[in-house]
Amino acid sequence: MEAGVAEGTLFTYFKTKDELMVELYRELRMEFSRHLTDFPHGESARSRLRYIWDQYLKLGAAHPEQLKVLSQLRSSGKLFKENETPAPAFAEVMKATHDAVQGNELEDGPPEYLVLMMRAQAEMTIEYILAHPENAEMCRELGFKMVWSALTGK
Amino acid sequence: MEAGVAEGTLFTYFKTKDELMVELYRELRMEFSRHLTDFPHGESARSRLRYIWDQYLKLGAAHPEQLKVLSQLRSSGKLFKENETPAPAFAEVMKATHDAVQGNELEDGPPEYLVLMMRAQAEMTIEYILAHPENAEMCRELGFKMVWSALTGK
Amino acid sequence: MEAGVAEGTLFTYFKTKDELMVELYRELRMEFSRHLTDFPHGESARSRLRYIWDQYLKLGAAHPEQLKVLSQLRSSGKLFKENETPAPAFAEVMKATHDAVQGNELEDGPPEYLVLMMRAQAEMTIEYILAHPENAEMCRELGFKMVWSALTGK
Amino acid sequence: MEAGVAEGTLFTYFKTKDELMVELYRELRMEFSRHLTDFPHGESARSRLRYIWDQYLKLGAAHPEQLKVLSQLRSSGKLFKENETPAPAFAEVMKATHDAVQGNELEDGPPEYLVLMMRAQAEMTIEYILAHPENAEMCRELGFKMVWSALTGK
DNA sequence: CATGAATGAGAGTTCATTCAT
DNA sequence: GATGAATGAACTCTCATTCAT
Repeated sequence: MEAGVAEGTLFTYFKTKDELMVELYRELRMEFSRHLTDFPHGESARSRLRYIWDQYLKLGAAHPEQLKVLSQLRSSGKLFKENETPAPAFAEVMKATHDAVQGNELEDGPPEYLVLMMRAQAEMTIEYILAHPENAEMCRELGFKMVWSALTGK
Repeated sequence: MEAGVAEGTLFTYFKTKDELMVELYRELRMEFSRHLTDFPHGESARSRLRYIWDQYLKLGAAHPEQLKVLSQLRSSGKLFKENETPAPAFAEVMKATHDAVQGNELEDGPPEYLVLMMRAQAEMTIEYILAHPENAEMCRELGFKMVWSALTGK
Repeated sequence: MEAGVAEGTLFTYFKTKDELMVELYRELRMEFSRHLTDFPHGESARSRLRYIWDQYLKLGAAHPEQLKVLSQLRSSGKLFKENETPAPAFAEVMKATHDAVQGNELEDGPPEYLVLMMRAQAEMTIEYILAHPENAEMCRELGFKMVWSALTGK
Repeated sequence: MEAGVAEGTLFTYFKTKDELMVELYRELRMEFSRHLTDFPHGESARSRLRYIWDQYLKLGAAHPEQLKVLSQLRSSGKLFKENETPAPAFAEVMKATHDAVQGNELEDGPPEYLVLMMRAQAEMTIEYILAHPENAEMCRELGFKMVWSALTGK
């Protein structure tokens, strides 16, 4: 694995590689939550989602490796307890998307589905930006517009 | 391995497992294109996208394993020549999304970005449906509405 | 492990190292049974036990390594199914000891206990002989006398 | 590790784990000798052997773990200096078996062989009793009878 | 050309041992 | 001394790849 610690050292802290990965996963989510310090709690749903969108993209662009780890972990079926401690960020996205869809037909859909939509969009955008840095600014904008339209139909 | 062929036989046709996977990837895309037989060429952008959306979801739900292979392949950096032979389907999505965004600000964005958006949305939806089959119908609908709104702002 | 086969080869045949060991154990027991070709079925209990004693000692002296494997396996708690296919030899020892104790107080004791006694004696003797080859002949004799006396009280 | 001391502390006292084990071995033997406080020095060989037999079985049944350590140590070839300081108990067994075989053919055999016989018998019996506690009393009796017969031919 | 037993590099894990505190 | 976190050699096991048949 990565350098820094000796082979055996990992197993002083984690009984298993999987356990380590799960812990890493938690760590990364916490890390993200820590980036929401200026979260505009009182503002409009749009502002709040936009804030999260920007932070997510910023963080993702800064640590693409870790993002990859996250998504690989998710699709490896080793994350049973993901729900365990819903990251603070998750709750905020939940709330903001919920507010955003008030009054339209998405209101009746599964709330998590909306959250997943936003995450899928964000991760795709990050990937795209990493591959085409020249379009970064534009995609950040257009991407969010798409998310917002998707939620509100406007 | 999976079926039919003996272990060593694969290496008669593919120098490497990776090479096999890339080929499989191509195969799967072709397979998808083959599902577009009734593609409504003359109809509206919405109809055409909807058709693709439905086919993609149907196929994805039918072969979740293969879909997983696809997305793992994509995120493993082993797909250099992906573009090499753009799948027919890809061209259709390209055209349809292009038509859909006519006249709004997305018109100026990178066309593939829009295609990726749709794919991300579709795959996320398939995954969600696999996990929550009871919401299948609803998500197929809402999902497409979100895609359409995302593209058109309506 | 020992040379001869490549690391991975073992696992083509045995799912687990433990499984390999168990199989080895069975093999060794079979091997022993194969050495009982001239077993004097019709003769006295003494003759039969003596035959087994001699064969056991001969085999043990010839393959001390394997004997060590056997006893280590036994004391490692990895031999659940030992009983599964009682080695032919075992049955013979059982029968012969049973005959030997006819009419004395050991008759009422657990039959396997007697078998274990003989085995313990034999293995100890083999070990001793390996360490003191000069006493081999003498210990083979005295050892069996002790076993026989132990069983019959004579 | 087991109790009390911290991992690294052991290596303050023992250069090596093996060294520690050897020391433990000595310790256990001493421990056994300490259990011979009421040893019936003046009595018959039979009484003396019986006393040792009973103490050995009692101790073994009480500390099966340690007994296992002992026998594993023995069969691991790490006990070079075993003889170094013959445990007091050893001397007593030696003397008693020697007395027991006076006048019969075992008299001419290697004395340690007789001691080993008794130990093998005792350890086998302990193991058997641990596996079949319901036969404990019976085996203690029969076992000793076998030992005594083995030595004396009566 | 197909086959599958054999291979060995590499990943995961254990544990005796070291060493800075 | 005593401590226990860190170490790395050694072990178990996996899997892509080779090659004699």
